[in-house]
Amino acid sequence: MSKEKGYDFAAIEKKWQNYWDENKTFQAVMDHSKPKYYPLVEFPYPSGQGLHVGHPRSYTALDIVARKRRLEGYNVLYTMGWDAFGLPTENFAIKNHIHPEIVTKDNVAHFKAQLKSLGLSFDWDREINTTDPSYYKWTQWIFIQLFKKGLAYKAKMNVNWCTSCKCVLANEEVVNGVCERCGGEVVHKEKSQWMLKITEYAQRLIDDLSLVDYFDRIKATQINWIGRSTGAEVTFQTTLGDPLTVYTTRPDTLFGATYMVISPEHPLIEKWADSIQNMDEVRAYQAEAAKKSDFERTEVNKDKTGVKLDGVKGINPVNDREIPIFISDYVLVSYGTGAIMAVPAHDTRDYDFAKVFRLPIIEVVKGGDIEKEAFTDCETGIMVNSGFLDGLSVEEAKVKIEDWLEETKKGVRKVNYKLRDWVFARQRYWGEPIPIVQCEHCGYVPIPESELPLRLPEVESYEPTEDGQSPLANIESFVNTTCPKCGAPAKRETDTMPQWAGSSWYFLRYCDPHNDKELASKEALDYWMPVDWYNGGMEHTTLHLLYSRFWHKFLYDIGVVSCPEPYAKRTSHGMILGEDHVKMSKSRGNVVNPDQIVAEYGADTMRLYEMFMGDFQLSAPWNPRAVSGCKRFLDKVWNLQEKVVDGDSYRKELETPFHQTIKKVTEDIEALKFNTAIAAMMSLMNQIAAVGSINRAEYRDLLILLNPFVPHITEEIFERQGFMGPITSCSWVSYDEEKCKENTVEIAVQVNGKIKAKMTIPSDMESADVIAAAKRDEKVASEIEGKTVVKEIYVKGKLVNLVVK
RNA sequence: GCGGGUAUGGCGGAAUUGGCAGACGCGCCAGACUUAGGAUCUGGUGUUCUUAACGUGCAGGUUCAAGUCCUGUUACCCGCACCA
Repeated sequence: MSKEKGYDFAAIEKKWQNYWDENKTFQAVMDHSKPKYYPLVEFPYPSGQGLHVGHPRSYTALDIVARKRRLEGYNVLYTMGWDAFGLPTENFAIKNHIHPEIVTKDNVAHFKAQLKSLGLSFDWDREINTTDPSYYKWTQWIFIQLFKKGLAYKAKMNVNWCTSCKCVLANEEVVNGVCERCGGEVVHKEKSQWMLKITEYAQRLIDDLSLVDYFDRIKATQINWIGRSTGAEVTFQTTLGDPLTVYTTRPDTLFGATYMVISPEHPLIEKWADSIQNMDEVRAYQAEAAKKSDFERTEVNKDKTGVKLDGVKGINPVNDREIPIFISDYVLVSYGTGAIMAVPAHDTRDYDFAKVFRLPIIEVVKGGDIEKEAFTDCETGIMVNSGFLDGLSVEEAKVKIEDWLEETKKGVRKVNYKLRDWVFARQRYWGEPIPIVQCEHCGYVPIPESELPLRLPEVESYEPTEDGQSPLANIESFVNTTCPKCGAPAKRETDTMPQWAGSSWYFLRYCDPHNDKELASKEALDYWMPVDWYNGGMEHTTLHLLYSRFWHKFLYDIGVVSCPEPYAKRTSHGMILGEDHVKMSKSRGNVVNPDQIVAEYGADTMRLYEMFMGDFQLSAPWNPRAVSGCKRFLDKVWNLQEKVVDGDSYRKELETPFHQTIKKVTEDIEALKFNTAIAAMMSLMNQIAAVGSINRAEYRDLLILLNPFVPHITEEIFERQGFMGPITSCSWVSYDEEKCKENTVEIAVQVNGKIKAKMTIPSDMESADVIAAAKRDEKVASEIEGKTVVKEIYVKGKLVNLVVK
């Protein structure tokens, strides 16, 4: 039931949405006579809940950009699709005994209807769906190329295992020690997994950020995640004869190493098992560490624990001193060499450990108070107790010791990254099958490309198995095959790819979505790529955004694409919060349904409000009452139809406001400042209302200016007024810089920085004249009377300040 | 602990290079038109002891002039977190 009056938005919006569909208004066709523009928004996961009000914030923003660009004469590619593989669909399918394909189809239909109701200018002929075999054929194809280049490999390793999804997770998917998706407990498990060697691209993923225009915070987050550090690998001999290599960023403190620590999973422990006298204690500690969840293991301020290995010692290469070796879970097996030299005087963790185990603490950098705490400063300290390093600064010492290590072959300079290789397999049904066969004779063999796509088989049950295998493992007709190389009986890989696979290259498919010969034609890729402007959520910065940059770089290396980076520009929108200023969630009951807003106020109001509610980059709470303010504005625009007078140019009193507003809107859209662009148009509307009428030229331009924001109402009025339309085939309005200037300005007059008067002057008045006029002002004159003016300042068009004594 | 962000009226938020703090919208107050108003229109609306003073988380500083620059500090939000 609508309580709002005003124009009939429901009929108008339906009418124009049909018009755009029937006329394929937004169809993107390659046209070398026009400059191309490729704005991109993250395609959604079509969940059962339907569209969230957060989705349209991003979609509308780039829709505004896309519509403006078209009016400016660009050939625009703006598209939508579905990132439809994933666990929620699978879980829903299991629970309700419906095939995931059908669940996906229903969800997509619902999402699509919701998006269409918003009047977004997508080219729906290019719609893609990652679960479509004609799409995942190419996801599999890329995997095979990665395999051929040695970037996809299978390895037995310690992985994150979600106990609830019964599935492995990538490092990026473990959040606060629990599963990002379901919140289930994550434990470590030794498993043989397909991995992608993203680490091989770590340096380029950092370096090439200089080629792109991303928000600084996005770059910073990615650099931080990749986590580059420089230092040295140093090899310690041990009393059992096996060398033990450690990684350190502080080789300068080598003389201060008083013990060593290796991770509980370190392979040397097994090798040394017979020589270690307290092996029972060691095994007990290992078992304890393995049992701990990620959450427990990374708990902050946890007391240091460990076990000393009896029967083996390390030998410090710099002074041949024998030092004890411990195992402790504060050393991670997956970073560096899984072993460290401990310098308690200059590392807070080693310091804590040394205190617990009463180990010697030797100061080698002077400047702190190691009785109280570790001294970790690298800027000010001077080397002491360090033989040939004594007296040097930390920086000098680093260079000297690294040279020494390399000369004596006791160590090498080394760069390390926190980034890990990408665990690229999931033990679930609803994902892309990995197109690999395991043959007893030939090992892992990719299936021939002519057999792609390797389709998901029909199964009875999608339930993951208790033993950690994919449901596909139970389908004998799928598993049993022959080796593509030697023809012998062989078995298919039964794990599927993670959710992030399909989204790692989808922007390429949009360029040529129906191609069945290649993932996209070279011509289409060369024409449309790179994406000119990509907007999406901050939460994807270390997931999708990093993964897709990696895939794109790989495709660049093998000659599929011609640009080294996929996205020229990346921005992020803030979250839309509930009315109570916290994240919308079902349990809080603060979720706003976009359908309801569209039904009650119309898509144009919905679009306008989401763009007006605040700074696009920051989170903003939903205010149901403020929505009606946007509707009121549109009603005023509509009602202007009764106040139209003749006229083929701006009337004098509206000329400057029009030019100023056009300039502001034109610039603000580019700067993501939709809120102030809308404020400027509301302001212009108020000035028109004050005049009491609008002439045809003014109305026409106002409608074009508003069109990218509110496309339906503006097209309707345009048509009713008999302007040459539709607006989608018009040109963007232009402004004249000269005409943005006011003839007269009001300036403030200050005395000693305090405002005493205001005066209106011609904007081109000379400085001396302005100051003279200011002094003549009655109020000002009385303020300065009997005092000396020591300084006179005139800021053109702003203010006069007289400094008096 | 590390990295990033935010702080301005009753509310959402504006404010190039430092230059009239509070644009625009919501809400609120008053009036008009009305049988009616949760519609529409008009005017008003930072605070106070209103010839003026005080006001952008807090404390200092620089400057003729600071929301904006500098130093220190607090609170909240987001990401990472025993990465040697």
